[in-house]
Amino acid sequence: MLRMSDLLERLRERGWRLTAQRRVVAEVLDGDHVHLTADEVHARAAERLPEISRATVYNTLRELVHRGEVLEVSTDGRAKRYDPNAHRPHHHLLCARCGSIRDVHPTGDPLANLPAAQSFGFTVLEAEVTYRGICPDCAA
Amino acid sequence: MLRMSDLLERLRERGWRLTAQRRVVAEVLDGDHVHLTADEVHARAAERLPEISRATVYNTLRELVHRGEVLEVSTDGRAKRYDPNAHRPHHHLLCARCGSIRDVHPTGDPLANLPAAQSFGFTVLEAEVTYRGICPDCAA
DNA sequence: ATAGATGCAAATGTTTTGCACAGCA
DNA sequence: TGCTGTGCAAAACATTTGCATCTAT
Repeated sequence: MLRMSDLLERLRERGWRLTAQRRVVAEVLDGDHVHLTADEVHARAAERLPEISRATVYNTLRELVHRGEVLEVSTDGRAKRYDPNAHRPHHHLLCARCGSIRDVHPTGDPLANLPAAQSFGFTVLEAEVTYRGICPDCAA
Repeated sequence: MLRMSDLLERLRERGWRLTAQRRVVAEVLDGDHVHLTADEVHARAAERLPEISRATVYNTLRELVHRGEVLEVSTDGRAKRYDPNAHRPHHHLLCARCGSIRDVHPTGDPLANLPAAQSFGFTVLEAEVTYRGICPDCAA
């Protein structure tokens, strides 16, 4: 059963101009626990569409992030990773050794832990928790 | 009353080779709510010691981070910022517009919110919360 | 037809590195 | 004096941008 990814379907509905390049980027990003760097996205996209350029991948990722369809995950100095699981809120578990990432769903709302008195006049919009540790592969 | 910064004092005790360059880097980083980029550290250090090189600043910062004396704070794509307040645990409030940072001390232990069942085999070492919002300056 | 996406290559910004020299312990 | 830090410049990455060309709508 051929099914267009949820991502593509949603984008098409919102009048996103669909091109071959954008299609493969969206396809490459489909799935759970997918956290690729821009360069990895480009490499995988190029397997199916050899002429796709890095610039287009970067542009497309930037736009997907802007539209709230993909999450940009900072990884302590390493290249950013892109997470298609943007529709359900979650946090990240980052391997301090190899940089690999897993999605996690902690209990409780971290925002609730910041007393207003500590906001320094900021309008606080969101809280993101990064758990750091050593992944099973690196521990072995 | 002339007082050597706590940072310098601690480093000297641990046999850190003290040079003019390292001294100004440590001095520039002294204080609360200090979150400078490597380049800002270099600029301020160069005011007092014009011949200091960027490489030395980067090397020094890297070593301070390694020794646990300075915290490296990721800032969503912008240049990393360095936080001398590493001896007391805290989290960060980041302005999504201008990238400025404040230290905050939320209530509760975020680590406690990650059930073991969600650790994916990781040995989880720490949890860091990044609050994102708009700072008073940017809101004005 | 046309607004907008693409590819290429060059520019940008950040951080690291190689190597000869200099300076702290 | 000897190890180690420093400066310089170049390299290494990650990402963005300008511009001519192409294409989905």
